[in-house]
Amino acid sequence: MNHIVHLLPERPRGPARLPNVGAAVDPRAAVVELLCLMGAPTDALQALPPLSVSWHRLHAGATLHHEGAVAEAIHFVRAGAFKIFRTAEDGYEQVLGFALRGEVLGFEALAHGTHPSSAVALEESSVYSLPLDEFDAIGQRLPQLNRLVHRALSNALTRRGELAEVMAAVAAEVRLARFLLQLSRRMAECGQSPRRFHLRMSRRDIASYLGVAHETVSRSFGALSRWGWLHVDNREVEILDLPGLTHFALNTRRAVDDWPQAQGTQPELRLRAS
Amino acid sequence: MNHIVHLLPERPRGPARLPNVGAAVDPRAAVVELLCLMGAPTDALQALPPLSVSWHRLHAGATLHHEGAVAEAIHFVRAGAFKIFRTAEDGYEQVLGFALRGEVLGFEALAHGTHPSSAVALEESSVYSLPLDEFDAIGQRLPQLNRLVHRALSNALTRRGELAEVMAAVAAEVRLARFLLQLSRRMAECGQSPRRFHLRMSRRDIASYLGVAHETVSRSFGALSRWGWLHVDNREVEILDLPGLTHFALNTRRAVDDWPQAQGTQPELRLRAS
DNA sequence: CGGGACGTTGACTCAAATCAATAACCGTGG
DNA sequence: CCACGGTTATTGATTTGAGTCAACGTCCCG
Repeated sequence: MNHIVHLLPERPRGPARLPNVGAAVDPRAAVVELLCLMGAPTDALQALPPLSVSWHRLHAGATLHHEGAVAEAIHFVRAGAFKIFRTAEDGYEQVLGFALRGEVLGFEALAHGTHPSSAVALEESSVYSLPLDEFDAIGQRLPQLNRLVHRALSNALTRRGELAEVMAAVAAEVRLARFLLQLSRRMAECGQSPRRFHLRMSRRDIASYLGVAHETVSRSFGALSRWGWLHVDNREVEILDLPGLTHFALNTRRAVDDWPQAQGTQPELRLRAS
Repeated sequence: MNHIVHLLPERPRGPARLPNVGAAVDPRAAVVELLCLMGAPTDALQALPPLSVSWHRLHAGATLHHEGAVAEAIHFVRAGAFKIFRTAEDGYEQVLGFALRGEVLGFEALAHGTHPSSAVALEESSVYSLPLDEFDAIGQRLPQLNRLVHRALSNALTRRGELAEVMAAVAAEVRLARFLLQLSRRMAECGQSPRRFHLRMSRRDIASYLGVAHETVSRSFGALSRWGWLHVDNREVEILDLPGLTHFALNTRRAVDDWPQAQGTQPELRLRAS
């Protein structure tokens, strides 16, 4: 019933004012920006590569690529946020991760030629797109850029592993804590505040990512704030005690062994405290 | 008793005579073999690239790279099997995946220069190693090889996502089923039988990968075989009803809604039957 | 032959899934 | 502007599957 949401704001969208797809208005500017985005050293910006970088704008809910679609380009997030997910045969939507500024999208498709996952924008977003053939040619033409791409991919791989890090925890509150810390870290990398940020995804998306029921996400948010680690107002999150939350997030197993001490901060309420 | 069977038919074997680390005995042969391993088209084998490919042998339990170690090379599994895992601060060992023949190892290190995870051999194994500087130079020298590398990486990314596929299921039996199906598929890709295979990893490793207690893995094996989907003897697995198991594995949620029908095959025992 | 890792099985407890109902939120249109 | 439907978020009551503890059988290596 709610899946439909994702289907509605399809591609064509933009009623014609702003171009959703720009064929590199100023090619040089786009290339420079893309290189900066990928963390290129300043000296690499001297020799501007002859790349045909284009960019796309996507409204909240718009799909960058569908699961199963043939791959045509690799994307780099320039602004906004995306969720990456797979839809199982039974309709269950498994969120694999969230992509923020500077991250790669659509790379997985290289292996089989089609996208194994979908990517939709969670808010007004834009991406740089590199056509696949361009991408293949990069290596020979620009060794440095190739290295940058590899770094981005390496990052993508690591980030996919973060999902495991989250799921490894047994307690739902710990899962949520780890997720928030991951977000916090990445927000910091984007130059944003690691303490205070806005969640761009719904509770359902978070729940899917964490591997728990969405009600449990709500309860866990409640628990974490009751614990005193953070403050939540709808999608607005403020981490009050970063070290404390970090320490709490270490508890992989249900163990209550070593964190009664941490709980000293908020002694009254414990796990399932009435 | 039967594990040995699979360990025996190893390549050269030789306990201490053969070097564990060979600096490319016959460089050309090694390069050719590596390219084949990566699925290079035959015509690509004509122009043999000037790569210094070395190979390593590892005994069961030997570590290919430790978590936190500085990265020196990228590896490709030539024979055997590896488990990739991270050790949390609290000592909990989270298995991120298993690498089989033809897969990349150690690539994640590119981003930060150090390995974010460990890799240890689960049996007598060997890998091809590409020093990092060699690897960087690949792009310019061999566009085709570069493409192969990208495909391997794309695969690695997809495979890391399979962990999520497994964890997405709520019922432990379904998780195990999905894991076994993943293995089955990959065995087939390696040219092995998808119906009958030998688990190279311990129940603990499986448990960690599935995100459940190791006792639960035992129980789930019991359940699946009682259901009639497969037959288990220690680490020997035979899938009796592949389509049935596949259908069973679809049940992401605890839902009993639609698979009473499937249960018709083995009506006596159901979830918590008896 | 004995010690230690591995694997299985049972009993008990509890955290999370599930079902259900209510409350805040948002864009839409009257 | 506010009233409306749909979606999203919270909270409660109930049930149960899986974690945990523990004991036992098995296999493997020295």
